[in-house]
Amino acid sequence: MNPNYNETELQILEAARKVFLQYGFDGATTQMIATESGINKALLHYYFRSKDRLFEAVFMEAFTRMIPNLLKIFTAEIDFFEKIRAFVGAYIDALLQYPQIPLFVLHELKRNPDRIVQLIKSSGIRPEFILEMFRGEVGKGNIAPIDPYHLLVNMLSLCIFPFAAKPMIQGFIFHNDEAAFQEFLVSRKEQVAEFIIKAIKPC
Amino acid sequence: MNPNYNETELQILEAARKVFLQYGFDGATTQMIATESGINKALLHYYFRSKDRLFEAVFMEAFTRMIPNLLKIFTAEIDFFEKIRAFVGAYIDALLQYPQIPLFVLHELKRNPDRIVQLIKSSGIRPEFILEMFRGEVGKGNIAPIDPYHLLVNMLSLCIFPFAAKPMIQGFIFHNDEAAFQEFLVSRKEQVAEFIIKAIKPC
DNA sequence: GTCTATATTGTGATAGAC
DNA sequence: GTCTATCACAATATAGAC
Repeated sequence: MNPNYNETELQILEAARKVFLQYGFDGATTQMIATESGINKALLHYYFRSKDRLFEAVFMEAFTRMIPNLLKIFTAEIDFFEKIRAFVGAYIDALLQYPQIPLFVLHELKRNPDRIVQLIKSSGIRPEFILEMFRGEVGKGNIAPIDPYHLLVNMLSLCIFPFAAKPMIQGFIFHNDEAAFQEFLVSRKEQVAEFIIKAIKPC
Repeated sequence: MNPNYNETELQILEAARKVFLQYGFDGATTQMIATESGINKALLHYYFRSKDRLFEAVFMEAFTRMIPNLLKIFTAEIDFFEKIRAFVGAYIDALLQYPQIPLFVLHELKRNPDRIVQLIKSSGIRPEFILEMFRGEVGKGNIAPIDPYHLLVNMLSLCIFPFAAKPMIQGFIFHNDEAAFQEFLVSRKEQVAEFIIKAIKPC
């Protein structure tokens, strides 16, 4: 991500990503990361000083990927329902690349809620913009009356939840058939978009 | 829960619930639980032998609450859309009582996926029944054609996700206004039900 | 920069007095 | 049953040789 990292640092970071995303901060050890990256603990501390700092690097990267690119899509000059389709497709595609991120980010945010204040400042995310746009569409009569807060959260829920609940859904509904679950996630790109559109289309 | 526990054991269990739900298995220590329950570590081991066993008791209880009572509601002799309303209302109400449970259960299931096999056997949950019923409704023309798997997961997503994503939603959308977020969750009982119904109603 | 060895602290668990 | 004291081990982190 940051091009200022050298070869070894990138190696450590990749291992840290793998281990932290799998086990979380509390479940991961510096030994695991050292082993995974083929070096030893001392070197890890030489480059990143502490487990905390290494974690911070991994978390920030994950958090960035977790935040959907709402603005870019919803400012485009296309039909509102096309915006929904574009957003849902792009976001689920993004999550398919890093399926562990949602549960990881949510768990770590809960473990350290103070972080959220810092993140809001630095992220520059403006949910207000999206909410205002939803209100505008309702006003124009393009969509049925709906509370914009719920619409936003519904969109996010339908996209993100299946990734966070993978162990449960895959186990109980797909009998641990990994491939079936994977295909299910892909098919959600279309299914979720149409579900939302039908729910808000004037009728 | 289990009436076979005596006074002290219940005291320890309540503390364990609090600490494990807050910090997860890896983030919690037996010392925290001992302090929280006003006794000491030794006594904790006297009653529960190990951290693992104590955790298991807490997890199983949480998992039970996490599983929605789908069957009871969906076998009732009422209109299909009323079933949706009844289920969403009851499930969100249940989660409002234990808002920490979703993220806790999902995280711990990921940490120990082997558990899922055991849980499926002992739970007696039959998602197949619900799926079959959804198919039946589609066949009868009561609802628009929709993949029953997606409908089931959509229902669960819309109910559960806001609880799991509390730190994020409360922080970014409600500017850390706890009361506003709480009210939002309550209003979802109605909002989510109507959202789903509109999405599947023939039009 | 990279290693081995070690310091230091914290954790789960037990022994043993009362 | 309940406590204090302690063991054995694992964790983060650093010192110091090369």
